[in-house]
Amino acid sequence: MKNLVKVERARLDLTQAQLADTLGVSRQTIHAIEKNKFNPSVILALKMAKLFSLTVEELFIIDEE
Amino acid sequence: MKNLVKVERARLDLTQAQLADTLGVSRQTIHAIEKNKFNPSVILALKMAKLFSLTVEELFIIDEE
DNA sequence: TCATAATGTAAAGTTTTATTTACTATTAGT
DNA sequence: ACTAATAGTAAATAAAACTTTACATTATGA
Repeated sequence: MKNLVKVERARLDLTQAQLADTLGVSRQTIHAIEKNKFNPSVILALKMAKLFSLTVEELFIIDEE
Repeated sequence: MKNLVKVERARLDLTQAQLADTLGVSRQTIHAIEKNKFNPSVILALKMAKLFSLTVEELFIIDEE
């Protein structure tokens, strides 16, 4: 799975810390998601997608399987 | 948060066990999600939404905040 | 170049998702 | 009423998300 968090965050001109704050998670969580270290919860994914004005499907892309 | 898993599963006429199988998780996981015992991963949410021909946003609804 | 903000990384610890097993309750068919 | 399939529940465990702290690296700007 890949995601567009880093580019969307850049689009909004937010630092990892600012995004983390906005979403109520730690900066490390943002970093880990951007680096595909893990698979976030739906709630977090929904909040992120909403913030970026995208659907969850657009923001998080499952590659094959 | 609430979700439409139970009704969508009924629409496809699947048992919890069949759905679990299809998604590669345990029956208890399906049960827990239907009962809002927890907040699944995006990957699982994406797979479910795809199976039900819905978006993640349609299948999992965050109430308030 | 010096200072500072932002990002990368890593380890230890907590919390929550997910599995496994197992047993009970409910429903449907014969 | 009996049987079998399905669903509810619960507890113990494993695995993964997420937090906290801390420090190293890279970029930015005065």
